[in-house]
Amino acid sequence: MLEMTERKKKILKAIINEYVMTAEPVGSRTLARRYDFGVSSATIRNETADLEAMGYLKKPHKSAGRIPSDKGYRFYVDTLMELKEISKQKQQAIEENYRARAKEIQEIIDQTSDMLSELTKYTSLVLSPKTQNSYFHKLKLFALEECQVLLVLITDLGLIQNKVITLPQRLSSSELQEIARHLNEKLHGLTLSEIDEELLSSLENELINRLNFLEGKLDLLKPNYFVTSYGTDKIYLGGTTNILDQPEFNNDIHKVKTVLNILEEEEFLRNILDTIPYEHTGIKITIGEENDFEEIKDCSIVTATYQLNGRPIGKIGVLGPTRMNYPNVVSIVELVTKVLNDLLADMNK
Amino acid sequence: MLEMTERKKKILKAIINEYVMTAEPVGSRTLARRYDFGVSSATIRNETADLEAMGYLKKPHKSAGRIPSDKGYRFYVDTLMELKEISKQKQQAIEENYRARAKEIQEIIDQTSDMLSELTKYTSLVLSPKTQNSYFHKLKLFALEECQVLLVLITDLGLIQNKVITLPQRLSSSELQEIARHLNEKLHGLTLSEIDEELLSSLENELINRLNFLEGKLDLLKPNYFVTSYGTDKIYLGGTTNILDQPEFNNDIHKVKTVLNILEEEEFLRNILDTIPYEHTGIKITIGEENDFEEIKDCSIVTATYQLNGRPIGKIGVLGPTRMNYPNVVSIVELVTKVLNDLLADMNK
DNA sequence: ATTAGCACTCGGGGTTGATGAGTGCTAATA
DNA sequence: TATTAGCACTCATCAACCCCGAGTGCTAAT
Repeated sequence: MLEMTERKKKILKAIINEYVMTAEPVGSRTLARRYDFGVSSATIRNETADLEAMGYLKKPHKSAGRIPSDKGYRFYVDTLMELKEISKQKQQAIEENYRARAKEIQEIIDQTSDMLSELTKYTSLVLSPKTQNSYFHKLKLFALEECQVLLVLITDLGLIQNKVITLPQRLSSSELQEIARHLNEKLHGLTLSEIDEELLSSLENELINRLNFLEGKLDLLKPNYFVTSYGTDKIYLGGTTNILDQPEFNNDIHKVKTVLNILEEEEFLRNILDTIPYEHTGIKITIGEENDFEEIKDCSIVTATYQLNGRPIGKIGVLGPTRMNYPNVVSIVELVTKVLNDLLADMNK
Repeated sequence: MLEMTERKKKILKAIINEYVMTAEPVGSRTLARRYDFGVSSATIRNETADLEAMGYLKKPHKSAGRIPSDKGYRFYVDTLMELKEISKQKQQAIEENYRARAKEIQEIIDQTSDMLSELTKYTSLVLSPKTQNSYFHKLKLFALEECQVLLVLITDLGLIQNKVITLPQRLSSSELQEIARHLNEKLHGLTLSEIDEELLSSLENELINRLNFLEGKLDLLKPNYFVTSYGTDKIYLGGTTNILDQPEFNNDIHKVKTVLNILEEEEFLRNILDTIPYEHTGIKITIGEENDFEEIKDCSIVTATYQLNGRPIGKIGVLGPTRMNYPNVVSIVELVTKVLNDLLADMNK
């Protein structure tokens, strides 16, 4: 069995470095010339032959240089990679710019996806805050017209829902206030996902006792009303055309089309992000065929979860070619997650 | 001076037909073979030479067939083209599908852009309803917290604005109602763009007289409050990747990138649509270099204005290669505009 | 006015051969 | 025993080249 020596590691790292920069298979001579390993190209040839046998490298065809395999990238990412420190100045510049432009939650998400794609030069994905995980703060009901009521729901994410609902019967202003007061009392401090069927039906019963309602007629108290009607969480995309800069797509319009079409399908993007559990904190990297979707098996994804009040509420990610500048992307995703968390916390004070 | 004979028209039309379908320069022989003009290819050669001299055709290079010039397309569109009648069934199918999926104004716009790009196979642009042109129906103010007020504005486009505003001083519920009542009385039936500085400041004065406000402290009454704070009208895009199907983009990643990047710039799209005045009703076609933007001088745009209550409130458009299937696109844009108008009118009843 | 015929043009596609980067193996070397 | 030099062999790429087909424009005949 072949062993992973220090020299092999150095060579593997160098090969990945080169390949990430040039997108060309890297041969032994170039390597010997450009890096100073203190050995000749012949030795490197022997080493790379070993690395290939071990599955860390592969050849696109006979008599070409080597390129990293998924396993090679995985090893690199897990053990070899050194994160790129982003300078304090740059960090601050980013943070300030971010804060300056993003005031409301919508803008924050927008900004995040723009920033991610701009900084990484890849495509960014941002899943907007999952309202189910936010805390119920206050519900207000206002009479508008005959049977028309404006419902306003405020959670720790801010004003997340206001819509006009139609009641089955006319209610007086004081009746409305009674309903709201009651709901507020019982629901305050829960997350929206904790407001389940059982709880709602018990609330409905209590209300029916106090006011004379027709049972089952108050849609507001139907299961999932608090959850589903907030509109499903949206996915924001940034820098989709950045993939056109990748040399692997040159002269392959078909490949470009496949990927761009995929990116237009929200359902697909959601699936990608859904493969990372919300519980997972920190960065998660998915390399090439490690992801479950045939269409992007030449891509890697770097994702992270962002939080509010200690609860994960959304995800961000960067999608690029397997041949990705991992240290750079990981540093940026980490930084952006941190800033995003701070921003959300501040907004919520 | 050369004259435009009937035969020349027939030939020009045939050339445009062919070129639209094949994207290849069309030569005299192919033409003679495929269409039955009752003359030989030599005659056609003479005619096409004339048409070229008149500026309706051009040659991509010596010894290739002819392709239509912008002027040729213009003539075709203005005089030669016969609109494609869309079958009643298909029309109905489209309309039903449309109505089924689009309930709220947002969804309608979304649907429109999807439908346009799906039906035409080109890229669609939809400018959302211009809130400035909608009618003020009703304003409501609800006290939320200390100094926090929820403002709800309803126009003929529906609920177009509800946001939390912060007042400079605490107001009682009855005072709020007084303000709302007063505004409603004075503003009802106006369009938002008619609510100008003068009107607002006179309102403010009246209110200051009745209640004891600090002058200039009520942001609500600042000029443009009703107009600018509704968020600028958004542009919706559909089928951006459809342009990748156009053979003229094959093997020209760079061209693709230019166009896709352009399409990502909302400002640019807005400019494109802004070149059509709102007053213009019916279809407007802009061919190739007729449009003012270098970046899309190989494209044509077919646009139309949609209306509510007899007022133009938004625009839709289709962007494709100059070599566009005009009859088809124009028919579709006409149909979609009509259905959209009906839909909006229905919603407003 | 129309057509047939012919010389000429040009782009696209296929072939070929040189080039260069690379590998793998073997034998010599430290 | 690990390293290196040297050599034969393999491919991909690219430019040069040629040929073919489709097309035009002109002229002379109908």
